Amino acid sequence: MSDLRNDVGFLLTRASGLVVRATNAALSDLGLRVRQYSVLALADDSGEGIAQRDLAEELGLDPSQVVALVDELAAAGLVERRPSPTDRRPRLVVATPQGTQVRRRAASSAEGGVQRQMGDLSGEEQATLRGLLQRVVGGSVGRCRAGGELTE
Amino acid sequence: MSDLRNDVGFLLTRASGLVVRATNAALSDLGLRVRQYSVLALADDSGEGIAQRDLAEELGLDPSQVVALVDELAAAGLVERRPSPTDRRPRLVVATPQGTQVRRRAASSAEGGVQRQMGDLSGEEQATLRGLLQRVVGGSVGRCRAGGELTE
DNA sequence: TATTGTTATACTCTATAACTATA
DNA sequence: TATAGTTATAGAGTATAACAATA
Repeated sequence: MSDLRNDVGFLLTRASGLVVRATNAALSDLGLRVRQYSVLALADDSGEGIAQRDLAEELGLDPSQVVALVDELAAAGLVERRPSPTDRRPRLVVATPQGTQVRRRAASSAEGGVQRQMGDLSGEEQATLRGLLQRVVGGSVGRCRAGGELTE
Repeated sequence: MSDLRNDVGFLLTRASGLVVRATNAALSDLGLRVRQYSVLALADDSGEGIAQRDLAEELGLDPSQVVALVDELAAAGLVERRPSPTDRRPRLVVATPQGTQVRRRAASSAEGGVQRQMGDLSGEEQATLRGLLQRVVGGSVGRCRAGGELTE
């Protein structure tokens, strides 16, 4: 009698699906999907650039998945890959000026999409949800090493 | 500066991914993935059987996706499709005795998988999370019509 | 006409393995 | 030997459209 509506795992999957769908719809005007947006946001926030490996760890993706995402963003002129000054292996992903601009608009659109799903929850409740989810995610969210420095 | 670790949408996706992965791993011994398990659970809970269309609505899937899931469960002998006594269009999905048995073991395994990700949260906190997620999912979770009767 | 199940198709996401160049 | 990036591939999940049988 373990009703699915009381199953935290099921509810997480369902809520996540709805929010991703709403966010993708909100971002479609800008030609972005939510995964690309998250890469753009991290690149934009890391002044000097962020290594793809660190992007992968931060986003919980395999490095091989990041390649395609960065390729697409680069093709759209929103990010570029720069060599690291200290190590020739990594390629630091950094937002272009256009990328920074698009990111700003995308952040606002995405926020709108999320709120369309969160509508019922007060700000305080959303903060509670955020805190609980952060603990579920817990240690699984990697520390962000951008350009070789700890930015945590 | 909208750090992803404070983004509810991102956290939902991340948490959901981790829980699904843990649950799939916990269910692999039984040859089930989490989506199949959820179909089996709904079929098992609906004594007289549940129409595939209602499964789809309950799970937030397209009816066409349900076909393959039921096919797999039926091939494994865990569910079977029965005609509805009152309408020849729908096919009511019902758990076989073996399906009921497997479902019981799967429920316990899945619970263990989820708890491995939820470990940090107390029972009360999990209940809070559950309640908040139910409101995010909100009206999007369809009412379950099994065998033509409202079972909500 | 509308509904149920089904097939087909395409795209996205996830998961691995192997290769290269650099360290 | 280890790390960063890349390529390739296969499987799972998501999204539509169209069709047959039935209501």
